[in-house]
Amino acid sequence: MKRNSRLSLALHTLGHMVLDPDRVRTSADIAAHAGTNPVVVRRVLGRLREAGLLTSEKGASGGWRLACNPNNITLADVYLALDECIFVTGKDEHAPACAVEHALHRRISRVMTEVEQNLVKRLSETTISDIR
Amino acid sequence: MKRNSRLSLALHTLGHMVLDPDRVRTSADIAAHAGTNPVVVRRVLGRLREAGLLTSEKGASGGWRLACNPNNITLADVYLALDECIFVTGKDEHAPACAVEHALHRRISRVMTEVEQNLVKRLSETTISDIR
DNA sequence: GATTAATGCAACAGCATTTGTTACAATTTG
DNA sequence: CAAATTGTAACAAATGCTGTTGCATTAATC
Repeated sequence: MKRNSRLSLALHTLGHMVLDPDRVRTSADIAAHAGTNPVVVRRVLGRLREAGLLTSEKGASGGWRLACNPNNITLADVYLALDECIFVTGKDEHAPACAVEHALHRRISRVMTEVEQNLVKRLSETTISDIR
Repeated sequence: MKRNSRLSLALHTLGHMVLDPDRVRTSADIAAHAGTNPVVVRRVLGRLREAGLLTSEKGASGGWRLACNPNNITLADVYLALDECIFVTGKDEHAPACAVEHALHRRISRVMTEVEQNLVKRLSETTISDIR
């Protein structure tokens, strides 16, 4: 796999859950279907649980389930739950002393913010029930 | 530095060139100002030369110069010259056998393509002369 | 209660990508 | 010829993501 496989894994799993909502799935089942490792599945789906999109149950006959109506879960919810930063965050900014650098940063930040908002808006127009 | 520093380095350098277009700059000068290595500068600016935005001259008193009117160089030109793929390209697609995966890929690809186009459109609204 | 099956989590290995560095050939000026 | 500069290849270092192992915890079942 490569970058952004978290979003793919998350949406792929949710897509299947929509088709058969009553079935409880173990990390091992999901991992086998997605061609990855159960721990990776727990890592990714754990984010979705924190965001209230999934629930998990420990112990025998435990596993993963949708936490709410799939019509209320949009692709944007999943994207935001994963905290993906497709764009440069600029977390390592060192207070640019150079005026050009400063002006540049303002311009680019504004564009990136707008484009990110556009992305989220587009993603929010599709629910996971629409994936079929 | 970190990821996407190529775009920053490129725009930062172009921004300074606009302010003093007659000055020829060596990779060493540029690298010292940007806090990086001359070879890195050549790597990045080389892309801009291939795209026709800069020229370089070898030998003593050689260096880098703008290749055209800065009013004609937009941020989108620079972004595209660097071949940055902010979005998932999906080059490693393995012909998804799973129907859910397939439907998902179509949806996401469409959104990503639209958002990428939006990004380029926004970037094309600013020239490097506007950075000040 | 013991066993079994599952999540949660930490730690680390492996791999890919990006950046930084060194070295050297080729080119241009003086 | 000497000095300065780009071009490029090769490699080291750092970073981030994925995969893996191990183990504690929890819940169902016998």
